[in-house]
Amino acid sequence: MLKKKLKLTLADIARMANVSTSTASRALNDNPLIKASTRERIQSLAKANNFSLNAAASRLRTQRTKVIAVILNLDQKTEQSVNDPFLLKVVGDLNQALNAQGYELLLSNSIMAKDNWANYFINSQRADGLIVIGQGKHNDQIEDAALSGVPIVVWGDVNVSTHYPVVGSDNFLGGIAATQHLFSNGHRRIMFLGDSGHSEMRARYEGYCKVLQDNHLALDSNLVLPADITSHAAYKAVSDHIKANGLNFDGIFAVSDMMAIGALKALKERYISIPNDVALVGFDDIAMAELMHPALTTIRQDTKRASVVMVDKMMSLLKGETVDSSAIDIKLVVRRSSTFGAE
Amino acid sequence: MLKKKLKLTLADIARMANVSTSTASRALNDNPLIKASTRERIQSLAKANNFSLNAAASRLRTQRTKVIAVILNLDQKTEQSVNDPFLLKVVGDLNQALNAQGYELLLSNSIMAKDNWANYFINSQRADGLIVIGQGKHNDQIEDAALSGVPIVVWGDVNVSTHYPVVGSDNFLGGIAATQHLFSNGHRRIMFLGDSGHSEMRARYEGYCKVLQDNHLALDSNLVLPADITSHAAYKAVSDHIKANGLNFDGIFAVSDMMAIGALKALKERYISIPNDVALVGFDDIAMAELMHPALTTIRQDTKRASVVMVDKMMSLLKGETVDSSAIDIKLVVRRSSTFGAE
DNA sequence: TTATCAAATGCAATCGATTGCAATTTTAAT
DNA sequence: ATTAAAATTGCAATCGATTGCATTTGATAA
Repeated sequence: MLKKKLKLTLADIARMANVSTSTASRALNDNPLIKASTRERIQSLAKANNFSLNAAASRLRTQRTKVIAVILNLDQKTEQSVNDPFLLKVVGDLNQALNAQGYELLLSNSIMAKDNWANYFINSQRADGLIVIGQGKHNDQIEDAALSGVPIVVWGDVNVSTHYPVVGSDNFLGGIAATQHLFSNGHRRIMFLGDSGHSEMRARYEGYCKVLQDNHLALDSNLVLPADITSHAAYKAVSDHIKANGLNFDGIFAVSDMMAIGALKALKERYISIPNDVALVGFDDIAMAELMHPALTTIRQDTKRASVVMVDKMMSLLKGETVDSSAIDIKLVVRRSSTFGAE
Repeated sequence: MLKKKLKLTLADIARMANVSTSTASRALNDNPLIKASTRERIQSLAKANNFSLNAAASRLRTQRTKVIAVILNLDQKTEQSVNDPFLLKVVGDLNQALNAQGYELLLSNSIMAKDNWANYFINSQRADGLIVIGQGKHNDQIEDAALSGVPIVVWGDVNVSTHYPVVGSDNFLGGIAATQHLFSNGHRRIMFLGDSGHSEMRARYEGYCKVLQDNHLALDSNLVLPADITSHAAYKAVSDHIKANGLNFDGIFAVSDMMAIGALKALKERYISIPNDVALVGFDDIAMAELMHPALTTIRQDTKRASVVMVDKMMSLLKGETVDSSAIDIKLVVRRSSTFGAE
């Protein structure tokens, strides 16, 4: 176990290179004020000595951290856990997008970062901006932060009128696409599975209603099943429904793949054939979707693209520019859970 | 949009409270040197004014960041993507465990943090320690960091002789449990599906071999299928195997649930009944496992517990204590993919 | 009242890098 | 050779909190 007691500082490097700390600092930051040859000399000296600028000092001086905090805004009650694969996928994609811009990702969740986000993350100089995943049902915290002038971008429902830019899929269109697909394939008793209290889900619900209406189908409230965004809740809701009503539907539009998977299980347990007896469409297109049997038809959310867009918006905000919301296109991915024939 | 131009500093708060900055500082850090009443007065003053200590300054002065960097050590080639649900689950659990100790989690991956970890994260005062998820195949970077005296804890194979503490499941026992379970249920032609070049997987493989040997079964190399740790690779490997050899096996031990799911799909497509024709056991117990149809028998890795252990070890390392590796118990979770009868 | 000790608070140096401005060197032009 | 202009480099103040040590205040006892 080697132990270097001495921690090198910029001053040390400067001394070794026979220049002032100003020059050394500029050289390491690739400042063109410094002659190219000197710059290179100092940089390689730094590399050779395994030196790297002290971020704390630099942040203190420059008042910028080059860090973005990503907050998983979980509904504490709902227990849409920290382990929800869709959310974590977004985190992974954001990490890539941020790194590409030279920023780092500080991970947090609303359960930990209790109170005042602006305060905790920004005033304290822990991060330069916030990206919040999920508006949840109570977006007061987000509002507060935004109102206090913090650079903040949110993943959620684009149509929620707000003081901050939101990036999200076009959920209304998604709802339409999913429902229309089921309708086009001849299904007339289509169940909506999800919590329409949650704003993104509500938009999907509205898409669902729109299609029914456009096709002169009555909205049967018996076929609207509220359930939390977890497979387990979905499983239970569908099971209970069948127990109580029998199989009075021939299609399901679930507002997330996890929920669709829960529904799938409930159906299979009863030997209900998919898609023959009931066709199933999910939302998200998580990795798992195509691996289900039958593979899950779903509405793909392009999280990679969304992440890049969110980060771009954040960069603009940091430059002081004004930024508004934007919706990311969704795409119907047809697989076996809703169609016979083609794989 | 309110904009507070003035950023409060500790000095401001001190002034408002009619005390020195020393006192203010101590008060906000709950230092018992300061009279309880004064402490409270200052604390509520801070809260009322929405003040929070500047982390950059504090870190610079104290030389501690209260941040741990978590590095997803991905095999670039294998493309076990940033989106692997198991890895991300660990990240989520680590986040909780760290927060519980008052630490924050800086997320990184080996693709971004290219070179010198010690340098980039520690010397630069970006974090106090590193937690690395996955040893991958090339653990030189980890070795280097450990040798240079960085507090580092790794999730991986406990038996890899190293200079750093490793926390991991008991993979050998896991391999035994999985294989033995299949054997006990009457299966004699058991396939091993996974990459035994990867050290954790190798331990599982050794458990597999042990059971075969103990039961006087010959090891048939035709039934050892190397494949990367992705569902897709597993799907392909199993499909190809069947194409080439027909159904010459009656059980599969897959080294990860994702791979098991890939295998499942390959089998179902050929209308091979599970568990009647082929019994299937996975590894990890990701959320999805029990939602598969049939639900997946698997070896559960207790990531929650593992995360707590890793964080504990990290805390010890930060105190300068010596720490060694430890294995986390695994548990066989029996579900329908390997048994008839009970659910 | 005074001495003694403990409790509470303040002084001032310090952590390490950045940057406006001043100083110096180099280059180009006459 | 002289000088103006351009290119490099250095000086020193600054970011905001922490902490060893000194000092003041308060309490207790003689």
